[in-house]
Amino acid sequence: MKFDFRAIEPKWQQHWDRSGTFRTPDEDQRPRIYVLDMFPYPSGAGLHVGHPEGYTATDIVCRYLRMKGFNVLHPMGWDAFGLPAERYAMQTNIHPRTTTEENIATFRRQIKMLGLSYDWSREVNTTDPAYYKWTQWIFLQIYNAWYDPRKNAARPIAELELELASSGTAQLPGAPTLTAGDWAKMTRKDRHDLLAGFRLAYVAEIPVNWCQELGTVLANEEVADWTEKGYTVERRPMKQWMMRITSYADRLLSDASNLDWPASTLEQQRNWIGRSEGAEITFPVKGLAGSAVNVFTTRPDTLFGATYMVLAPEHSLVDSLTTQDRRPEMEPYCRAASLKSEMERGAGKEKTGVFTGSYVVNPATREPIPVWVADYVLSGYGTGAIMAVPGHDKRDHEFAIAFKLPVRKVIEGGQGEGECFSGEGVAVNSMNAEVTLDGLPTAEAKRLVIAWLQKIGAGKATVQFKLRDWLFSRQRYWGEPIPIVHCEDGTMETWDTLPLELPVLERFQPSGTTESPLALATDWVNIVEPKTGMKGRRETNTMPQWAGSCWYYLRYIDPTNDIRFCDRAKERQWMPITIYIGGAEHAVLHLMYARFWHKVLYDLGHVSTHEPFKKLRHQGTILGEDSRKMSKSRGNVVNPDDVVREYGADSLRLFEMFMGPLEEMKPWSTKGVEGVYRFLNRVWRLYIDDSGNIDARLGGGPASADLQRLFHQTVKKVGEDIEALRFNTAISQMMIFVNEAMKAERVPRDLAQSFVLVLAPFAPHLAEELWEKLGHTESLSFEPWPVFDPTQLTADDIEVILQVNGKVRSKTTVPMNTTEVELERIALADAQILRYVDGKRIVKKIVVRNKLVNLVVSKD
RNA sequence: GCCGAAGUGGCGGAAUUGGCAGACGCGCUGGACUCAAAAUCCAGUACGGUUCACCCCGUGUGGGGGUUCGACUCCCCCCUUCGGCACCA
Repeated sequence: MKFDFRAIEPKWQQHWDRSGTFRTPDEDQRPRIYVLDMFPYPSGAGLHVGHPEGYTATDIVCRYLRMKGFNVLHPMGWDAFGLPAERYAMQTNIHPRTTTEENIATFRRQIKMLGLSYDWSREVNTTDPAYYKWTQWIFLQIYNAWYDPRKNAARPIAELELELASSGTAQLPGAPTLTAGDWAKMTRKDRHDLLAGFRLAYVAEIPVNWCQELGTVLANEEVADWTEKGYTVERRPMKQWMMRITSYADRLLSDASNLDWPASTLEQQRNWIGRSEGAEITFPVKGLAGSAVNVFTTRPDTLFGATYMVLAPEHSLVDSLTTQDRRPEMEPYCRAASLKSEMERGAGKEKTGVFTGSYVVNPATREPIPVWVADYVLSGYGTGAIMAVPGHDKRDHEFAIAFKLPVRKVIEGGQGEGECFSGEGVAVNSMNAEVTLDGLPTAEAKRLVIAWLQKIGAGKATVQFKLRDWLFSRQRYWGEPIPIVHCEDGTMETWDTLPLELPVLERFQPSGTTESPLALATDWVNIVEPKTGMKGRRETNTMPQWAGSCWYYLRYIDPTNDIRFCDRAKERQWMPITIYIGGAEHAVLHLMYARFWHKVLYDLGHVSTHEPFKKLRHQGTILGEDSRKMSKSRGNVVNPDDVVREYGADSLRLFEMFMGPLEEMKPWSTKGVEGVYRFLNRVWRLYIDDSGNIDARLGGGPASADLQRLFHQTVKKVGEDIEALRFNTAISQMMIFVNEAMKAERVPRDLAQSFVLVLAPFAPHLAEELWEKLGHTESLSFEPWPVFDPTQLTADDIEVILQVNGKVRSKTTVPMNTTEVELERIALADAQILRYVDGKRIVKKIVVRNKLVNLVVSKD
């Protein structure tokens, strides 16, 4: 008789639902654990088999930890803003809210069908105004904050205003000079503009990545995702909201070293932040007193080899340094470069550029060097200008060859030195009247030249980051409105009555301009700003999809609070997240943005931890049966609904965990699902006989010593494997146990019962059903996890291998802890061993207790 | 090009500290049950050799070298695959 999963699974899902089995109490004495899944974007396609992989893994951990006596927080929700629903609305005119609600209903049904132990009373939805009220509130916290480099933390902007009123910028490193008197005299507009330069959320006119097909701008991090799908992205200057994530570059980098995250993910974040140490060096413009160009270099030790300079086409000095005769060539070059995306600029292998006609003076050699403009220099990095050292930089070398510029060798490299050596070495040809680097290794030469530059006021050591500020606005309808009003005097005011809800639109076509469709809701857009009484226009850009997922893990802690985004005491009790599981595709985007918001909230005193996600793991991609990526066009997509209908949720769960290590990429196998389905049926038949009663073998009498021992080994291994997320080997161990138990004449009832508990985290429906059949009336969810007896893990007798010259020649069974002397005696008496030892000289004897004897004999 | 991860039977994969390579599952082969099939159960299954009946022997964890009584495991060199970054000065 087979187990009737079609009846059993819905029965227990309803039971858990109705009894609130997995409701997480906030007031509770048990130790707390917070286990989080990355919440899904509820797409129209429904659940994918990749989703249950991570969700089952966390579910097993949660069910296990509940049985180990923990109070487990395990919630689920919906990251439901996003472009697909809006694009669908453009085609059909069906409101994105309608499609979103439908998709959520499908996802919820599919997830519930898997028997996952979520506390559904904590479900969140980023598109719910009661949720995005707090996303907007956090936006305003960020807007109303600035980064104080002295404290290395964000502070309320009001504190900056107080400081400016009392002492100006006297104590503010890096700020423009301003006295308290100046501040007092400033107009509302001037103060507003000055503060904007400090705020962590600000509007800037910068070249952004505009996608005409999508009708929106994209963050640098997002561009690759869309261009891969065939969309084109162009560079255009536009006014956009930015978040000053660069202020946190150092902390995002250094705090990462304490995270228990996959090495590749940490590496990607480090690369994205891209910290490099170097120097900023000032080159005076020849014949133009008081004018100078700053460059950033990581190799100040090669300064004597800088034979020309290159400015990015967008550099502010291009115009003034270009001589009259060079203009006809320069202007079209810069215009063309500004339209290209960074990707396109990189695509052209040939170096291009235009000479400005001007020269700057190399502070080390005192020689004038020509200033060029070339698009291989990026405006957004460093100072947007470089000193070119063609002898020791590949790119500069290519450029120098193309334009016949002089190359000078200033580093003596080791072996393999070509015409352009970019490694470290010893400085040569690097001396002037005041300083000499000759003979110094790179690290020392750097230190010395920086010290010298500092002394003469021509440079200083600096640190640069690749990380750029986060482009935060999107020209979309289906996103959180940014709660800002633009007043008629050109200032901005925050809109504090939250939530600021999206207006109802009749049509969802793009506005036709570069504004979002919200611009068409004129009644909503044009208002009187209440604090100033001025005419105002609402911000029509909305937030990017990442906004809602930056803090959802905090909302689960206190999902219905309408006074605060999350109660302080509850936050302290539950954070940080013990383990977070989700896709590796979020390595830089979501995981970097969430860390950033979390740190701002920490600085402003709203949360208690530096980092939200202590431990992170990714589930590996599940490939199609043909070992290729699943896709509709390949026709190899597996639908979880079909698998559950055919084999049940327990089989799907078990198979996804049995396929291989959680983090690896692995192919689907229908035969493999059948395999675990067979296993579950074996379990059923172990307990239940053909007439549906408890099998007679569960009656009285003790288990054999072997089965007893195997049981204790199984409890130990399964528990350890769950804690280490090695679900595949845990399942393998349970299979071994069931195989043996099926052969046994007697399986004592208490042992059989305990095994049900061991199986329960993996196949909870089957386990609950068996538990009930065994006479229990309560769910097994909070039964204590079985305890193994360490003394029962090993047999009294143990097999020891006997080797000659490291090769296994025989085996023997001896009592545990047989002495080395005795083992050696047994080995030398073994008939097989004697065949190899006979007539030869034993050179060495290695005896390891409970393991082996190895006799090393001479050749002859 | 740079960085990261990984290479084990026909397939997915297993192997605490260096100590029986291939657990467990899939597939395959043979058998039992059956009129037959499905389901289930039993036996076998790394490759090669041998007087394939029993034993036994050799080879084998991407390739080459090294350390060691002993290496999938540690060290050096190389190759391949996957992922990320890619004019970041």
